[in-house]
Amino acid sequence: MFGQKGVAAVAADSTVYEAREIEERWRRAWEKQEKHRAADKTARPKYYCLDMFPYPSGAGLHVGHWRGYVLSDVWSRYKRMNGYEVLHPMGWDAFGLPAENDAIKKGIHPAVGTARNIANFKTQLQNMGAMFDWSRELNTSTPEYYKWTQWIFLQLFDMGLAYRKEMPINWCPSCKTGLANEEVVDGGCERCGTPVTKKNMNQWMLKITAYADRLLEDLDKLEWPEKVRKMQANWIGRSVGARVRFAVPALGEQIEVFTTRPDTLYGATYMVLAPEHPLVSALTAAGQRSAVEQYTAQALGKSALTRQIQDKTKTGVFTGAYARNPLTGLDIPIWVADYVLMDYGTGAIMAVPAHDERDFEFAAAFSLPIVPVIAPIEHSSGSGAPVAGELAQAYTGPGVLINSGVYSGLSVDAAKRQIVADLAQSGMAEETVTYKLRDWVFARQRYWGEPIPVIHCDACGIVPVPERDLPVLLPDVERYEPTGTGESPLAAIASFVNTACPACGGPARRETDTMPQWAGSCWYFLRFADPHNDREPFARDKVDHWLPVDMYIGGVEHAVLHLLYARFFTKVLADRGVIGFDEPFIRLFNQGMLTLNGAKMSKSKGNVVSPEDLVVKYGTDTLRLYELFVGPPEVDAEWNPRAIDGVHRFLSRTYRLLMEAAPSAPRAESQELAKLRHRFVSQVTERLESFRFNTVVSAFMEYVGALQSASEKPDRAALETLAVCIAPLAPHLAEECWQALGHRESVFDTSWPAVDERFLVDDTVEIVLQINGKVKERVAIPQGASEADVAGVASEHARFQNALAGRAVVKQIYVPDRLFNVVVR
RNA sequence: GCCGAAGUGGUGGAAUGGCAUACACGACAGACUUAAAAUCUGUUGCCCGUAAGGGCUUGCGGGUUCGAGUCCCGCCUUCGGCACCA
Repeated sequence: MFGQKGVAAVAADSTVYEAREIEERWRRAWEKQEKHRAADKTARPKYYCLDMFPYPSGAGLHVGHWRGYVLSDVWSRYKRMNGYEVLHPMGWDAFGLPAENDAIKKGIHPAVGTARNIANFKTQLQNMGAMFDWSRELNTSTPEYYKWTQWIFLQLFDMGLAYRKEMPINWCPSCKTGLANEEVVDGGCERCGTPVTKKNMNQWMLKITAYADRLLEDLDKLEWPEKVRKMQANWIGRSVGARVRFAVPALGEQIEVFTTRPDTLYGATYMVLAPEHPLVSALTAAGQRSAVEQYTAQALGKSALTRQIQDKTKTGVFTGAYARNPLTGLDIPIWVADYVLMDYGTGAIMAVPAHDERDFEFAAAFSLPIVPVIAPIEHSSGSGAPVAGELAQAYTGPGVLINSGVYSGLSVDAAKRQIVADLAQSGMAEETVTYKLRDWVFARQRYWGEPIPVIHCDACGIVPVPERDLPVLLPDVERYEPTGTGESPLAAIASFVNTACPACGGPARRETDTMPQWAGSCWYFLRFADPHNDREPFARDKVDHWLPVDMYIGGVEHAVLHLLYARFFTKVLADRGVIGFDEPFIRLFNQGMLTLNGAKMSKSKGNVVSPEDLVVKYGTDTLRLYELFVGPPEVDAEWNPRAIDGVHRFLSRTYRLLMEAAPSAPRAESQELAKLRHRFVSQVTERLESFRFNTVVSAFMEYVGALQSASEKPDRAALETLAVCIAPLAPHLAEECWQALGHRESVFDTSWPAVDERFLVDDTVEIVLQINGKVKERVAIPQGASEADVAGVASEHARFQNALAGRAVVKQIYVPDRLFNVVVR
């Protein structure tokens, strides 16, 4: 059935482990058998194990990339052997800037370069021997796929979640092109190093902030690493506080601020507006105008990097205007300073230098008054309350209000509520929630991406492309270089741009911006459920059957961006009623990086280890096993070029043991080997379940060692169990040995061995005799012996007794089958 | 600055509060070999001692416990994330 003759011939010939020959033969057999196709309809429960699909770069895969794919494959095969129908697909995140930049550099069309890279990646992944279901392969840059990416955009547009806004974007003046945030490295352009400036442009935005609360709350539903959930929570940055309005009586204006500390309102001694704040110009007094204009011009000229990261020295200028503190009724000066950011809160703050570190620094620099209004608890009673001159730094801790009129004496928490409630009476404040999360800039002025499917009509405005007209094809053109005007290269293609308005039929222009690289990866996991559907993005029953993803494996570098965007799309589609779940990934596992010489492997650093040479030298199974053995899967690990020899030696030993013993293995299983076997299965299962793959490999090494040094020849059960258990890790070797053991069906159609608990207990156990917690003696006693029995045994051991001589016994601790500890004085 | 993770032999690492250093790499010694490679066997935490044996040891300092690599408190170092978010 699986090429029996070939197997038999090889098995009879030799017990030398010829990995390459075995692996190629089984890979072909499995391929022919379509062994890795996931069936949509089956009696088995489904299990969806997904890798973060790769961006097919020109550099190819190195051993670091293998790590995650090996983990997911081991896990998929293990789940299959536990009775699940496993969906383990693979595809290509094929739109994106590297392909486009490469194309510009080399003059090769991005579609051509991408196709070549995909072919290379696919060969590499197939070499790995992973059970990917290639019949579901997808590519985000094909019209068959991006038609539905565009369809999803139309749903977002229809739901009011996609909108246009004037936004400053990153701009490289040398390359004359807009850049994605991820292409700005240390304030400079990734390609040429030129400092990035801002350019104001009309942008497509997605209203991800509308989902901020749900994205935050639903993190609790997920079995994700704590670290990633925290990173997402911090990124969303929910902050509960109040909006408070300060009147500017001289101008009849109001300034609204956001604060999380309304309790400190009595300590607000000045206000600050961001340089971009719309009221700056109106508020500025004549005498201050030139100073303010000079300052704002200078602040706006700074890049975000210099303004927010590199230089935190406080600068600012007085506007000459005053606002009235709504509680104290006192007028306080209004300043402009770039430490206040326009795009958070309201772009204006009330400054409480006594209780905010940034305000303190600013007040100190410009000699503004610092009035303490919170006293730490220990100072609240008596006369020890701090006075202004004593403060060396801002106090941000808990405490009790002072210098705050009727509110003095209240706790911070009580005052927050009370002050907002009182101001709300006169409409001067209300409670509110603010997020750090911003709406998502969803447009790129680039060629190699999904065209945004809308049409601009002078008469009708923005009109979505009708669904029947999808996909809006990316035109196949000779020139895809940036135009230099800040427009997409598509804008220069008249045949693409000029079209008819779907609403009125009049002349209209297509949107020429494309979607960012993240767009395709926001929903590819859904498409795998029904990858060839040409009538809809996926059939409802299929997507609801396979999804959500049970196990998602990939690098931690996507902790926020991709994983947040994908969760957002999933919730939108759930709200739209096209899927029946609102979280895409139940369980997430982040594999650690592989380093060489302490650095992340990368082609530019020249420290990549290529899997090809290793596969040729040792075989795929050896490399797979070494990727697991290198260390705990979630921890970064240094590649040790020599350590792989040990793993290869182990597999050769295993192969030889199985092949030599197979023909004459006894049927009957001895007590000794049965114990060894059940203990081994129990250990391997437990370690697999808890993702401790490095220790899984150790368990195999110990078992094989024990079988080799056992007093009897290994029986059939011992050999079969070994072959079955190692199958998820070293699938080719396992299948070969399984056939040699006389089986006609695949090892992956057998089930994972069960453990009989009775074999896990020993008749005699070794326990330690301790004095004051120090081990003095080890003795063998019958399992389950009583404390009295053990004390009796202990009394017969001279060394133990000598150590006890002349000392008073305080107490004895007995842990059955483990230890006996005598505490003496 | 804030948040998080991690510090165990020469190296990668193992250890539900109960025998620290499993498993492997490397090193050393031996077997096989004309020799080498491969393979196999043995030794290998540190200190004192010829030995028997003894002492010490999980970044540092305290604590809880009969007993701590593991739990608690305070530090140090390294790495990662966020970073003027009011």
